[in-house]
Amino acid sequence: MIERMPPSRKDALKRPTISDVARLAGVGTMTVSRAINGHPYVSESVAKKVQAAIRKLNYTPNAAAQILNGRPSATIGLIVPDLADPFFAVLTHAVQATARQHKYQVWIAASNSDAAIEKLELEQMVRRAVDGILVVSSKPNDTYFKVVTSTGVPMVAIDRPLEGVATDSIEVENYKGSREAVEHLIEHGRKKILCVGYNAQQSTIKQRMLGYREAVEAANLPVLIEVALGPADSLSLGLGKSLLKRVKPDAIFALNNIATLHSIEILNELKIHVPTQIALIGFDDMDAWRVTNPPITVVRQPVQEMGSLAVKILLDRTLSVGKSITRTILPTRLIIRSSCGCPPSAHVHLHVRSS
Amino acid sequence: MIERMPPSRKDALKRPTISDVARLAGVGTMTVSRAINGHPYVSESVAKKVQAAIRKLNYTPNAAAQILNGRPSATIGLIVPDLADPFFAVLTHAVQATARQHKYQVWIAASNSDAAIEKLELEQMVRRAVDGILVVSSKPNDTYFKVVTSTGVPMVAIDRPLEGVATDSIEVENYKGSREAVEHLIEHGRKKILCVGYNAQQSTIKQRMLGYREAVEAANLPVLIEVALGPADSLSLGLGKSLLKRVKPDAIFALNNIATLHSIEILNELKIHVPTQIALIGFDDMDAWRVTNPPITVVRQPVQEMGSLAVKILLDRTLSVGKSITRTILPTRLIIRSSCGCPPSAHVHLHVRSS
DNA sequence: CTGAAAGCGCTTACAG
DNA sequence: CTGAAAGCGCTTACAG
Repeated sequence: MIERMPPSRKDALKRPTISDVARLAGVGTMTVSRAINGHPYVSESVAKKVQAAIRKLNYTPNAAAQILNGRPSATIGLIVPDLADPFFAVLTHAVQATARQHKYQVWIAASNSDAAIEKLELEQMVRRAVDGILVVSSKPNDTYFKVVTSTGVPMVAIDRPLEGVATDSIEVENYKGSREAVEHLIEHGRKKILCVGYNAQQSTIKQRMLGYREAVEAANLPVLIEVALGPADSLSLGLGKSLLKRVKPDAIFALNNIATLHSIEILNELKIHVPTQIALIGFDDMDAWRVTNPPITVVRQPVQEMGSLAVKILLDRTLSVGKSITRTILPTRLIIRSSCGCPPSAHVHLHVRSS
Repeated sequence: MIERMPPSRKDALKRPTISDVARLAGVGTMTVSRAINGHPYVSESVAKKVQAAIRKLNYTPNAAAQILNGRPSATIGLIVPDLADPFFAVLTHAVQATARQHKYQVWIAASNSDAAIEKLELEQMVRRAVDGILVVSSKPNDTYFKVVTSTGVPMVAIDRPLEGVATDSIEVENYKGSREAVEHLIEHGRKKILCVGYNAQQSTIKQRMLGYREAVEAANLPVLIEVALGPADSLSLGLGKSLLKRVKPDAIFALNNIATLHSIEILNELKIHVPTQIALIGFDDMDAWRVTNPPITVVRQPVQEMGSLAVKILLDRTLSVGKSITRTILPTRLIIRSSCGCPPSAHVHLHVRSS
């Protein structure tokens, strides 16, 4: 027995369309459309027949067709440099949670800190008609952002403001947070504080470096900076050398999680004790910093709040294009654990989240 | 001066269409379409005019319209339970990297281990016409997967096979990896090995528990399991009690990263020394386990390979629907550090990735 | 090599 | 309350 395909079909499997539903329910496609979209003016009996047909066919509207008709997609895009960094992972989580409360989906994309990929993701999101884009940009001065704004898709810049385009942005007090951290080390009597990190050209890192520099200079201490221009991986060895041979610091200020991780790694390897021989404070917090020995004192960013606020600002913008651009700067918080030299006991608590 | 809007337009801003390009280039829309898609039979002079118009207008094709015409979207979906878990973060990274090599985009979504969200994400992806879906399912027996397969969108199950639908899957030797880990603890002379974790109902966790159980039973040691049914958060305290009051174990086998984290937290708080008083091995690796004191011995999954292979299998499936279903089971590896009782010195290396 | 016609699946006015 | 017509932006045959 030979199976015969309808000639116009290319695939055996196909999603049911609104016409299929209409036919099965014995009504016109318009009625189905109205029933789906909760339009009034549909008699109850008809609505029920339509619902039954929809369920029977497992019908879901074709998003492409809806979008082509100008309907919002109820989707926002989120572009982050690196999902493996806990900061962005938590940010993403918060964005998603907040978006869901507003019945929006989030299309997440990672750029790997690569401007070309970032541009591609942006382009895809525009082509796919997301209603707005949240972006932690790896290249805030990319001209492509202008193209995006010209299409009318609203953007909100998180962590790093965009240059050359007027968009809402959410930042953190990178300068102040760093300055406080370094001052804390100074209060502990540290005299040779080394600042280490990566991606020196990035705006947040620049601000953190500045915070370090001004704190140290204000105390008449030497400025000791070892920050790689590019992304992580290569500093480890260089840092090891700096520590031992050149600088012999009595404290380290690490500019982000990876820098903190690498610092601890080297210190362990060289059997340098923290905090007695070298104190350590890192920018950015993560779970594991609670369980290292000693636990790491950090500058914590209000990640959840950043993500959640970003969504709200973006959705607001979606509704009212005309409103003036906002710039939000959130405070950081110094979380004292014991790598800075503070006594450990006071800070060991068992936190059980109750949500 | 009153600005007049073209009456048919709803928004001031709008993306240029293929007609705009055609008009500007002085050709028909078909010619533009052909030029864009690299079709032959377009005279070079015309092609150039079209390209110029495209660039001038910053034209990009409307994805919705293309999809409606049945063109593949060059996008695959990826659904994971939780992006904040390093395992999934790295998996996601690998998926993306491999997809990019094949010119595919990845639409990432997190389900928060919530079946309802997972279903919603699946539905969205189908509605949005992704070419295939990679899923780490939080509810592998969800009937909705049948709906997805009925639409013809191929799926590949990662980490946890789907029940009731025939899809390719990639798993890991959870049983064997766990059994080896526990046997390693036994070789160290440990007699009271406690197995802790969360999500007891999940297939991978079940297999890991089984590996633990059979290793312990084979050695005539007591079976000591403290595994919560639901997700993390609540066990910490319970575990603390178990340790001290009830069980007094001399080793812990933690079933995943969170369980390992919580274990260390409790042990630190109770000032129980690892590995002398209690040895510890965790399932799943992450960067921070290298820098804790002591560094944590773990069962490592080949995360990169899982992600990369999953993409290849999925894209393969995209091309040839008929091929028979594959099931791939990848080996784990016991990474010896020192929390298990092994001497530390031999394993301290400085790894500098050269990529 | 190039274009007018028809249609992808839906929805927005427009008529009943 | 309901449906036939026209169109969203593109592409697949069909004619030149």
